[in-house]
Amino acid sequence: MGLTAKGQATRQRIIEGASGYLLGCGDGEVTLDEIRAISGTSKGQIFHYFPGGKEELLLAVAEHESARVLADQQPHLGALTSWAAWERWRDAVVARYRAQGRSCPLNALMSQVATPGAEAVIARLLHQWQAHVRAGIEDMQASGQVRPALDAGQAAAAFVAGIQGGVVVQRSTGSTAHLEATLDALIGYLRGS
Amino acid sequence: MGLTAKGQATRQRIIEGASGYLLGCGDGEVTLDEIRAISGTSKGQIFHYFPGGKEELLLAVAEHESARVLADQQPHLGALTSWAAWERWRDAVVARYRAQGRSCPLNALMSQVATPGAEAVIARLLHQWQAHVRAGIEDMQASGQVRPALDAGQAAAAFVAGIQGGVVVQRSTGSTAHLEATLDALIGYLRGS
DNA sequence: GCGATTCTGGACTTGCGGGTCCAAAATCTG
DNA sequence: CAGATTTTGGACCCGCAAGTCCAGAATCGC
Repeated sequence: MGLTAKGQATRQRIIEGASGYLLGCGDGEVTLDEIRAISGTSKGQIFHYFPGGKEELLLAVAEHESARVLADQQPHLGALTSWAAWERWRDAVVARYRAQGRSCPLNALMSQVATPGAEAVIARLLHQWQAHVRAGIEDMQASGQVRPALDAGQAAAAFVAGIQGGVVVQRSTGSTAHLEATLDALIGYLRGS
Repeated sequence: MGLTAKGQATRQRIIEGASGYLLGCGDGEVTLDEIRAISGTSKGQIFHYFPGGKEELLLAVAEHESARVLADQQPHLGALTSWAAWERWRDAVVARYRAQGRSCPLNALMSQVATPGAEAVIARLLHQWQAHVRAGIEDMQASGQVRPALDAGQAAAAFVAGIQGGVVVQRSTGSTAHLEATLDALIGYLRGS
C-alpha cells in the first residue's frame, strides 16, 4: 500500500526534475514527455506516483517551489529587527530573483494549472510571507524604530505586492531595477523619510 | 493589396471578440475555434487577416488591451497635480481592477505567447505608464508639494511595480486589498508621512 | 458590366501531448 | 525460496487545436 524507499526516491526525482526544468527554460508549456526525459523515468511511473496526472504533479512541484521561496530568504526574513537586517533581506531578495532571471517557476506553474488548488498554494505562500514581514514591522515598532501609527498589516501587504510586482516587471524587462526601486521606496516609507 | 473597409471591420471584430472573451473567462488557453465562434467568423478569415496565425492575432489583441489600460486611467493619470488628483487616480485604478476581477487579459496573453515581441508590448506599456507617473511626481515637486530630494524615477518605478504586484496578488486572492495597500503606502511615501 | 481582387466558409490534414494498459523486472514479506 | 506487491518501460489510443486548402460569394476598379 505504502511507498517503498525506492518509490519515494523516484517520486522526488520527478518533482525535482520538473522543478529544475522550469528554472532553466523560461515560461512556456511543460510537457510530461520533457519531464519524463529529464528525470529519466517513464510515463508509467509518472502516472503511478501522480494518479491525478499532470495537474497533481505540477501542484506537487508548486508546493516544492513554494517552500523554497521562503527558505531562500532565511534567516533574514525571520529576524527583521534592525535597519541593517532589512537591508540584508532586501539584498537577499534582489539577489535571489536576479539569479532566477526572467523565468519565474511559480508563475509558469500558475498559468498552466489554473485551478482553485493552485491558487490556494500561492495564496498560502503569500500569506506566510506577509506574516513574516508584518512580524518584522511590529518588532521595529515595539523597539521604537518605526512610528506606531503605521499600520503594520497594510505595510506588509504592500511589501508582498511590491515584490511580486517587481518580479513581474522583471519578466518583461529582464532587470531587477523595479524590484529594487519598490523595496527601497517601501523601506523608505517605513523609515518615514 | 490593401484592406477593404469590410475587411478592416472583420479584422477588428476578431480582435475585439478575442479581447472580450479574455475578459469574460478567466485565464486559461484561448483557442482559435472559440475566437472564431465568438466573432462569428471562420478559420479562413483568421488566417487571412493574421497570416502569422495565433501568435500574430494574440499580439494584436495585446496591443489593443495595452492601449485600454492607460486609456482607462485618464484623465487622472495625465494630471497628477494635487493630492486630491492622486487619490482620484488611486480610486480609478482600484475600481478598474476590481471590475476586471481575477482575470487579467494581458497576463493571460503573455503566458500564451512567450515571445520577445510580446515582452516588448508589455515593456512599452509599463514604460509609458511609468513616464506618466514620473511626470506627476515631478509636477508635485515643482509646486513644492513633494520634497525635491525624492528620486522621481525610482518612485515612479515603485508605483508601476506595486500596481502590477497588487494585480498579481488579486489573481490568487480575488481581492484588491493588496493593490490598495500598496498604492496607499506609496502615496504615503510621497507625502513623507 | 465584367474581370480582378478580396472576403468567406468549412472540410481536411497533421502533430502534439495527456492518459491508458499491460507485461516484465525488481523488491518486499514470511 | 515462493508468492504478493510494487516499480518500471514503452507501445498505443484518442482528442484537441493549429494550420492548410480551395471553391464560391461579395466587392472593387474601370
